[in-house]
Order: sequence, then C-alpha cells, then structure tokens
Amino acid sequence: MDRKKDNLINKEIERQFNIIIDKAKDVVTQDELKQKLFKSISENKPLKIKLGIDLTAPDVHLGHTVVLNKLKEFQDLGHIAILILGDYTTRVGDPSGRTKVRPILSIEEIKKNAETFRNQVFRILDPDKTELVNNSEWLEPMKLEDVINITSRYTLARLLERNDFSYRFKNNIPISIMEILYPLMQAYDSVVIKADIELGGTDQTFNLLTGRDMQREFNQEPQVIITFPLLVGTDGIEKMSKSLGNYIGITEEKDIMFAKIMSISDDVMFDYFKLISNFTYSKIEELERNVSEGKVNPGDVKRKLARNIVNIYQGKNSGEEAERIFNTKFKIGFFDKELINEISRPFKLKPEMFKNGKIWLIKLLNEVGYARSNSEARRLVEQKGIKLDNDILSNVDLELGIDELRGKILQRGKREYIKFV
RNA sequence: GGGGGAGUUCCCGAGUGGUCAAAGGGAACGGACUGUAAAUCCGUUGGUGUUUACCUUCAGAGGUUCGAAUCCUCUCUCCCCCA
Repeated sequence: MDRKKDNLINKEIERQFNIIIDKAKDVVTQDELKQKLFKSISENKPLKIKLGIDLTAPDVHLGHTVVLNKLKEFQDLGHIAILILGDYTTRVGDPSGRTKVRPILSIEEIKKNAETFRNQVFRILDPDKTELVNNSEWLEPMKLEDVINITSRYTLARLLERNDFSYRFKNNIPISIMEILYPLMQAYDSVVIKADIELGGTDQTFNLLTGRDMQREFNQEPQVIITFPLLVGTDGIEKMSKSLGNYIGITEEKDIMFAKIMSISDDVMFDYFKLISNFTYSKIEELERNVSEGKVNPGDVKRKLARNIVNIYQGKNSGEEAERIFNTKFKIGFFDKELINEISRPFKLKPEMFKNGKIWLIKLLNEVGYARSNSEARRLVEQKGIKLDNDILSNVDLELGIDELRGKILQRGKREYIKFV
C-alpha cells in the first residue's frame, strides 16, 4: 500500500521535475529540487517560486518571456508564483554585467514602469495564482540597524568574486557602495518571502546564489536556483534588453513584431524557436535540418517562427494578418494601394496650411512630421525619399494644391505612409 | 588634505589662434542590393524659401585679439594619483 503511494509520488516528482528543468541552463541543485518537490507533493503544500523583476524599463519583451513562461508552468503545476517588483532595488540598479555605474531612475519613472509591467505581465501569468509584491514594502522601512544586520552577514571578498565587480575594481572603475548593496537587498527578498525556488536569467546567477547564502544566514532552507539562457536581441549579439534597443515587446503592433522577428539573423533564429515558440522540439529539429541541408528557404522558416510568436501574443490569426502587412510594407517594389490605404496614418489637411491654395512641399513635410526642419525636408526630397502615390517628388521648389493631395498617399522612405484626408 | 587631468555637434572622439559648422567612428535617415528592418555599397546628418551668403554651436560667465573650440580669469561638473 505504502509502496504504491511512494510510487505515485515518485512518478509525480519525475513529471514535475522534467517540466521544470526543460530549457533550464543550470539548477542548483537538482537533488535539492527533488527534495523540495517530494515534500511539496507528499505534504500537498505548494512551493513558493520567486521571480524578481527589474523596473528600469516598462515593457515586457520576448526576453522576459522565457522565464515568465516557466513561472506560468509552475503555476499550472499548482505552485505559487511570487513576482517581486523591484521598485526599491531599481533605485539602486543591478550592477550585473555593468562596466560602469548605472544612472539612477526617479521614483516616478519606476512607478510608471511598474504599472505598465503589471498590465503586460498578465498576458502570460495567471493573475489568480500570482502574488505580486513590491520590495519597497520591506526595504523602505528599514533602519540603518537592519541594514547593518544584513550587511554583517556578507563579505567584500565574496562580492569581489563577481566578474563585473572585480573587473571594475582592478581597472579603477568606480563601484558605488550602493551597488554593493544591490545583491544583498535582492537576496534579502528571498528571506522575506521564504522562497523555495528562484528563477532568473544566467546573468543573475550570482544574485540568486547570494539569496541562498542569505537564507542560510537567516536559518532558512536555501532556495533552489534555476537559471535560463538569455534570449539574444534583434542585433544577434547582446542579450535582449530595452536599454540596448534590441528588444521585441510583447505588446508591439503585430506587423512591427513580425518584422522585428524577420530581422533577426539566421544564426539565432533557432534559439528563438527553442526558447519562445510553441513548436515541439522534434519539429524544430526537422526545420533546423532542412535549413542546414538547403532544402528550404531560411526566410520561409523564419516566417513560420514570426507567425507563431505573433499568434501567441496578439491572438489567433494575427500572425497571418501581420505577415500580410509585412509583405506590403517591407517588400520592395510592392505597392498595394488598397492595403497601404488601410495601414497608413491619416492626416487631415487644413485650409490654413495653404497660401493662395498652395503649400510648399518642404513646408508640408514639416507639417506631417516627416522632417523637423526645412533643411531636413530638403535633404529627403533631394535624396528621392519622398513619394506621392508612388511617384517620386524630387523638385525642392514644388508647390501643391489641396486637391492634388486629398485622398493621396505620401510616403517617406520605404515604409512610412500618410494618407491625406 | 595635496597633486594632476578632462568637459566638443545625438553618442564616442580628433582638433591647441584664421583654411572650422568642426576629422574619424557609432547611431540615425535616404538610396542601391538582398529571402530578410541582416550584411555590403553609395549619399546625408546645426539652422534659414535669396544657400560660393547669413545666423547659432565646442560646460557656463567674462576678457585678450582684426579674428577663439583653440589664449587668459573666474564658476560649475566629472575623473585619476598620492596621503
């Protein structure tokens, strides 16, 4: 009888374990994870899964989704997701990977970012199974005495084990004391919420490990840490992040999202497949093989990826819709007036813009926001970057009447359209 | 506390009396090309409807000079070294 029960428990541990470590880069430690699962399953007590969020930028992007999706999987397994918004820690700034001191964000900015983030994150997580907390809740009221209590449990030498700190230290690049506090504050979050497991990107390994140490110092069972590969950004080199401008936000316009995915290099395309798409591993392998054997056009495979991801975040069939817009907007020599008409921004012509019924082209370009000065507008025209209903306008002195404009489409460059109404 | 260095156009950075609206790179924008908003190549990148001109710009305020990003004085900001 007991044997049968044990068997069931072991099976369940195995099942959860496999789901949990899927896509993970590192688990510290696997044995501890199994023990925690055993306890959770046999005592029917859900585990507390911590994920800390930095609020330097508001938007949830595809890079975040790797770990957010994992948190969702934990929720589906019946565990408790604790999302810690680092509204206080962000005032300090995570030094991870930084080679210089970060600029400090104002409290207002952080508040705004938190608001946006909260709205977006529930596109992925189940709001009913998520505990959302701000770490200012416990960090703000601290007294110096409390800070001393925490800092006395850690040493400079241990902090200097970190690459980013030791690099800066050796090269005489400033490290503020504030930054040193960051990993400690972050680690203390784990103590406060009594985390069983903490998730994060591989760049967070040190911070997460500090959480383990800190919990031990406070006589808690140390959390298991699970790190995940960082998704490379659209530049194909750096990790995806807002500050590097190489990110794809999950709430971006579908065609922009589609286009951004199409812009990633072929080398990183399969990282995207593996980390953030809905394709099965066997399907991905097949696609990968086909591409490397030259059987298929990599562009077509990337389109599959783009459609899939857009569908996940923008709703059913949005991928196909996005692709249609993409084709018109970004394919060369493809002027589908009907579709452009649909996607171009309307601009209302006002009579007061016209003098004697005419407007100077250069002036018009300023009015619609295509240029910020006459010089800039003139350059655009001279460089043949301006088209009216697909005809190049190259005369800088051109004057246009209101009837010559109404209903027509003004285009700047390859993919900016305005429809005059 | 003492000594030294730096602040240049969106960013990095060259420029130490006129030839400077200021090299070069990055970024951005336009064009060509491409399966791709990748790569590559070419062009543009303070402003002004009279564009071989004029105006504004080289941390800030004054000054020297026919003439200053460049020299002098003070102020502000940042960094480094020694203690």
